[in-house]
Amino acid sequence: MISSLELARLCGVSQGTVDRALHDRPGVNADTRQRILDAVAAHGYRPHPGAQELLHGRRVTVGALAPAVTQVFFMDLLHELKTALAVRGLRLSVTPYDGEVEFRDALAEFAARRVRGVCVIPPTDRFLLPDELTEDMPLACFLNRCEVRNSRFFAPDERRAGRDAVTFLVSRGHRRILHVTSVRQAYGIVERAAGYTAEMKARKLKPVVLASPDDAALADAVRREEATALFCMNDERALRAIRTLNRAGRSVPGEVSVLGLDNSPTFIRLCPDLTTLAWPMATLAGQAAAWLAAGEIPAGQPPFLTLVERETVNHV
Amino acid sequence: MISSLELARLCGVSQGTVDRALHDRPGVNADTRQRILDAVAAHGYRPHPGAQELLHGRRVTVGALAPAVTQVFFMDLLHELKTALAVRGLRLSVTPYDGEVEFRDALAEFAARRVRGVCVIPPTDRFLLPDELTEDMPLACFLNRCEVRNSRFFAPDERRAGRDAVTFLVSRGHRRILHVTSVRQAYGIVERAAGYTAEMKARKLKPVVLASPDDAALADAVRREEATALFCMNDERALRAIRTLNRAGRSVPGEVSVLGLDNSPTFIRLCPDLTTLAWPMATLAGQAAAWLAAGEIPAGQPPFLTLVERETVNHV
DNA sequence: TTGTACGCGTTATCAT
DNA sequence: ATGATAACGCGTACAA
Repeated sequence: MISSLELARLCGVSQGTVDRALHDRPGVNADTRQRILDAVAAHGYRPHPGAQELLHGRRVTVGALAPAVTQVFFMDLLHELKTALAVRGLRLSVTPYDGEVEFRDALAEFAARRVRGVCVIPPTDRFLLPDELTEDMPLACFLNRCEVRNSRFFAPDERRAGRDAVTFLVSRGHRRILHVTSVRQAYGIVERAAGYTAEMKARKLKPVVLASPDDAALADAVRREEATALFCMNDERALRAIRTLNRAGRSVPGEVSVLGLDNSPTFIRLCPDLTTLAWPMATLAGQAAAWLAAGEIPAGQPPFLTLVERETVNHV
Repeated sequence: MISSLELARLCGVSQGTVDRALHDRPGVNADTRQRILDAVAAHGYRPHPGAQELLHGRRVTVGALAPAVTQVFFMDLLHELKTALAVRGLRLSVTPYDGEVEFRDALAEFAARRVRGVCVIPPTDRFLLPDELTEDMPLACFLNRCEVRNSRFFAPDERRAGRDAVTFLVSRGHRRILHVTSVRQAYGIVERAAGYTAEMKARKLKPVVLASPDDAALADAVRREEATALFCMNDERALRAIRTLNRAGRSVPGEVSVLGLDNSPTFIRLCPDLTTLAWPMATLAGQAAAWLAAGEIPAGQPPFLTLVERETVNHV
């Protein structure tokens, strides 16, 4: 890539003239301007964004950190963020990370690059960071919180999602409802389980939580508890549960109903018949983008998850 | 983030002294050095990578462009690339793109940023680009080719994969084998179908190719052709096919065997029993990293896909 | 209409 | 042992 100085020499003018031509400012001969614009086109010249940012602290890049241990959901969230930021003239640069050390390091790198802000999915909940890191770089957290100032957590009412799941399944006649979750202690995972347990108890039903069960353990539990419905902590778990049940000779939703949570587009393409609670991805991505772009703090209650009825939950 | 000049003022020394302390160069008083290093730690100072790159064209960032219409496979590939590049001291910056216009624009942005090189999954095969764009920026293509100089295509022998799939299924006693593929005209998709068709014909078997069938079309074809095995163009299609068959009351692999293609780790976590042809992701990512980092051109034949036997293909 | 000078942050070199 | 200076590419302010 050619520089503006080289471009100027090429056209036999000074850098200042090139700049005026580039930015459509007055005070440049029509011929000269045309000559410069032709050279720009021929060499595919573009100003160096790094040099621009260096010059007048205009910060247009937002960093993003997503766990390299990929989940479909993360990628859909990043896409949503990218769209929401683009509307506000900001671009997104994604770095995959692997483990807490890389997370901290990648964050420091973003700080060094003076990005506008960062969107992260922290490795664990309540992840501790030094305050000076985010002094001049707002940190938008998803799925897990960071303990550092100048950061905000963008999350729906996850606990209510757990309660809503139970309420919905009960309304379809289910009573023996299992919750399939993960041993991971992410914020949403914990809250969903708490909501499920609270609502089950409130209805005098027996809460049964299965944390990261393997195929055999899940099939066993369904049989032992005579479960008619599974509330899975996310869509991935739900799909695995469906496959486990199918392979154990149980039909879904004929014998056992399955309710997921996420409704991320990529996943649903994979599994188009899944009844699930939709995580309000667009809303939260929009809130984060508005905060990073303009400092707007979201007002009101956190958004809810909404039910998307498809074909994996039966009325019994 | 503090700058090196501010740091110098803070310590009451000049920028030169700060620089010497930072880079462990001789000619700085032990006390002064300590004072500076303490201030560095306290403020979390890091040199501005943009300024460094601007100064002495050291280019350490590799860009990546992946379609925003997310596929699990892409993300796993990016992770593999990131790992392979990190070994060689290069970092990866990912931008999701949406459509051909954004693809071209994001590529131009990378060129303007003077990145070391770019890894891309082009929107279509034989994607045409202006030569000056890649003049000083090697372009590593995956899954689809770009028509532009200074670019290389990193792919396994996809056609052979199609033939190997048939050979394997025939060795398990199958004769009526369907190929489930996509209407998309990506390089690998086309080649796999060609390999399948060629090998079926060579064995006097009837090739049947289903392009992006919906649930009903797939179930119909399996019944009409009395198929005992499905060769799916990738693991996502394979999983969808399994679910379609299950819902139509056909067991996998009891009545119908299913063979996938990819074996990307994220997907297999979702679907741990899938028999599939493993796409040599690590090999190709390593080759691309070696080319971008050191200009090494891969020698020999393109790598093969290797069979990973699990539980979705039966012996009939 | 056009050229020149300055500064963003970093680093290497030269001078003190 | 330390300070001053120049350069990378860009854009603005000011001088010619």
